[in-house]
Amino acid sequence: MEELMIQVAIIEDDDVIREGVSEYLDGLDNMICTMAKPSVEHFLAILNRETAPDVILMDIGLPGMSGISGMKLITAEYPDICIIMFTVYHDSHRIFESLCAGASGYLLKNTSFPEIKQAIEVIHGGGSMMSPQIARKVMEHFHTGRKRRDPSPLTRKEQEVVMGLVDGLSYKMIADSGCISIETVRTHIKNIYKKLHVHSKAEVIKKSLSGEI
Amino acid sequence: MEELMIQVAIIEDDDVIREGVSEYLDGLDNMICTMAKPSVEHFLAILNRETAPDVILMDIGLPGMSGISGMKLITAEYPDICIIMFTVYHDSHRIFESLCAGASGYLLKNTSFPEIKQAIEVIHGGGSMMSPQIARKVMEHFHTGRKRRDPSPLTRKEQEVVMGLVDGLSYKMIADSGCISIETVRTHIKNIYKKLHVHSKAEVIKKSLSGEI
DNA sequence: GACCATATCCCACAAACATGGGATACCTCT
DNA sequence: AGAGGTATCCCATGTTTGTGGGATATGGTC
Repeated sequence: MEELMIQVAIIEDDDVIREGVSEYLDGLDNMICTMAKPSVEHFLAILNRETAPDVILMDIGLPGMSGISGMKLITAEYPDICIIMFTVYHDSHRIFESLCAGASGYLLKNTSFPEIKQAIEVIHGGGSMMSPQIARKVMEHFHTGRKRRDPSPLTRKEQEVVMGLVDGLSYKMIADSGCISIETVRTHIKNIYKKLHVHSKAEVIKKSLSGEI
Repeated sequence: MEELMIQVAIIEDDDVIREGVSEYLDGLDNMICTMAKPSVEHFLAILNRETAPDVILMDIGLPGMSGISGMKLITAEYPDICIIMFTVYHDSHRIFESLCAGASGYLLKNTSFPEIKQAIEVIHGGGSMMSPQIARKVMEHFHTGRKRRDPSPLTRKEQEVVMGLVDGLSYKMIADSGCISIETVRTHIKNIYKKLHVHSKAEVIKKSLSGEI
C-alpha cells in the first residue's frame, strides 16, 4: 500500500507553511510527506537511497544554502527526484535560474493546497507545472524583441574592471592588463561595490555572469 | 451584461471541434464565442475595432495562412488580444515558434472543456497557461546543463562549499550554514583548488557558473 | 565659474583569503 | 591489516581584499 504513495519532501524555513503543507499532504490518500525540513543542510543530512523522496517541494529563499544551489546538489546525486520550487519570488532571474538548474515546476506560495496536490501528481506523472504568473514570465522570455536592458550603471572603465574580476584576475593582474596602477583598480572597485551594493568580488562575478550587469 | 462577458474567438478548421468548443463556451455564464472561423483569412475579413475579441483560441495547422503567421499579424495590430494556441502538435519547433511570436497559452486538443474554460479565464486575467506536456517541453528547453557530464571530481561536501562560494558567502558564512568549523571549510577549499587547478574563489565561481563543475 | 562625474594615483588598517604544515576519525576496498 | 579517500579540526604565515580616508586632472553641464 505504502509503495503506491507518492513520497514528498518539503524544505521550507517558515514553520507555518512547512507544517501546514506537510499535514495537508499526509491527509491525502495518495501521498505522504516523508520529510519536512527547514533547510537544505538539514535535508542533506538525512538524505540517502532509502529515504529519497519522489518529489521535493523546495523554497528558494532558505537560510544557509539557497534552494537553487540545493537543487543542483540534489539532482546531481539523485536525478530521478522531481523538484518543485516553491516561493514568493516573482523575479525572472530566480525563475530562469531555477528552470535552468532543472526544476520541474515553479509554484508561488499563494498557491492553494489542492493546486499543490495537483502539481505534485502532474509532476510525479512526468509532467510539469507552473503557476500562471510564472508561466507568464516564461512566455515573456520568448516574446521577441525584449532585449533592451536598462543601461549598465557602470562606466566603461568600471565594466572593464568587472571583466577582469570575472576572468578571475587579481587586482594586480587587472592593473597590468589595463596599464593602470593597482590603486586605480582599487578605486574603481570601491565605486563598483557602491553602485552594485555588494561587498566582495564573488558577488560582482555572480551578478555579472547572471546578466544583472 | 454583455460587457462583462469574456469575448472569445475560435479559429479552427475542424468543424466538429470548432462548433463543439463554440457551443460549450456559449453555454457558460461568463464568456461568449463571438466568432468561430475556419481560417485566419476568414477571421481577418471581419476583424475590426468593434468586433475584436478578448481571447482567441487558434489552431496552428490551418489551411492557408498558418496559425503562427496569423498570430503575428493579429498581435501586431491588436496587441491586447490574448491568443491561445490550440493544437495537436507536440513538436518543440512549433511550440517555441508560437511562444516567441507572442502566444499567451498553448493547449493540446485533448484538453478537456473545463480546462479550456479555465485557461481562457486565467489568460483573460493576465496569466498564462500551458498543457502539462507543453510545460514539460518548455522546461526541457531550459535544462541546458543536462549533458551527461563526467561526474564532478568534487565530493558532495566540496560541492556544497562551492555552492556557498557561488552564493557570495565568506568562509565564515559557509561554515555557519554548514554547521562546520571554518577550518574545515578552509581544508575543503584547499582540496577544491587542488582538484580544479585554481588559486582563488573567483576562478571557482567562474568555473561553476559556466558549468565546468 | 561652480559643479559633478570620471579617471588616475596614494596611504593605512582590518578582515578575508591562499597555502603550507599538521592531526584524528570513519569508510571502503584490497 | 593497510592504503586511500573523505570529513573534521588546528596553527602559522604571507598575500589579497575591503574600506576609510585622501589627492589631482579632465571633461561636460548648469
